[in-house]
Amino acid sequence: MSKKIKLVFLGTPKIACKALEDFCKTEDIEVCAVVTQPDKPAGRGHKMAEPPVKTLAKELGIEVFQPVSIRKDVQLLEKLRSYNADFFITIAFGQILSQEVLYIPKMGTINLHASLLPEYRGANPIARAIFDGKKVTGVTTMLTSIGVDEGDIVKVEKIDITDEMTTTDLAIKISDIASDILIESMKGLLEGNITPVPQEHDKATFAPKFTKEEMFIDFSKSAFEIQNMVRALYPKANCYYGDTLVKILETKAVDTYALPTGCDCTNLLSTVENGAIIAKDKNGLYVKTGEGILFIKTLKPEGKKEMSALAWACGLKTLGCFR
RNA sequence: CGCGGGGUAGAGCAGCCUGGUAGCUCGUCGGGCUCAUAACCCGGAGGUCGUUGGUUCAAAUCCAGCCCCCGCAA
Repeated sequence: MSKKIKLVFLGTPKIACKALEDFCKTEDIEVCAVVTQPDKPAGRGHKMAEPPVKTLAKELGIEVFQPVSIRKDVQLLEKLRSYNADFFITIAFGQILSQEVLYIPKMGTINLHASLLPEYRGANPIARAIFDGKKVTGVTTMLTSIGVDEGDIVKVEKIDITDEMTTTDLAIKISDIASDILIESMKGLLEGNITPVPQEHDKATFAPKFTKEEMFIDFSKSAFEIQNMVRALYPKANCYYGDTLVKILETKAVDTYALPTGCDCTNLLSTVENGAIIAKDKNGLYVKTGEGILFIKTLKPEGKKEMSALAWACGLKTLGCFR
């Protein structure tokens, strides 16, 4: 490859930053411009905040555009055409592109999606895969088409999900490999080594954002399911202890033999309700669930900082019950 | 001016409404029991109650300002 690949980068959140940074470090790639969402009031007190990608682009000295709607911004489209780019690259940009935009780059627009398409189309593929207890997920690059996440597949990379991984961990892992798979995809297309393959649309599944209800722990579920949920929602898995909202941060499904010695588990388990704290030791708390025991290592009560479950238990008069 | 929670010993909490001796659990230190212990018993150390000012004979507690931490919403 003698000629540089020219691309325009469209992305917004933190997960997209790593790829942008990597592109800029790559010799035969030229990032012509960055398109991201407008600044929005965010956080406590509604202070204006800029998208992470914008912050990074400014540091890297790349021109940034923040259209309210990229489809309707005629001036911007003109500007984007003038770059004569080979590719547009989108990673969690947050706006739907029109056919007019997709046609601008010579080789097309490539989107990176954090699942093995056609599984988990939509806004929340990473967390949904963990929530469902999947052992394997991945990233897919595709040629963007009008239907959301329906484009022809360019390249796929599998990623193993371990038992301890949270959504945050997995997102970091994905953003680490994002630029590699995107670069391989672009080169493959330019050199003609890769032919995009249509998705098997009848096998598609969807990954919607979590509803408020889904973020509350149901202790009648199995310890295993709850652990998946805590990892998927990390750090937002809620439950109540009395009237206090408590976020459960680190858990593990364990067997009865993991209980502290001296704990009469068979008797206890049959008498207490789901969510009851049946024991504690110097590592944390043990809670009864619909099936199995959930060990809780760290949590975060409303208004407080993250703390070990044991520290939190020090302030309790008696060991009660989550609900 | 988006809504709400919090700051009391090394950690986690109670006390505040209704002002009047700084309390609980854990840890820590010393001692005891024990074959032994993360178990049990006895004893000790450790706090200008976030900060500044006000009210009062008296403020952790009531009033006002400020600092810091956190969640929701977006």
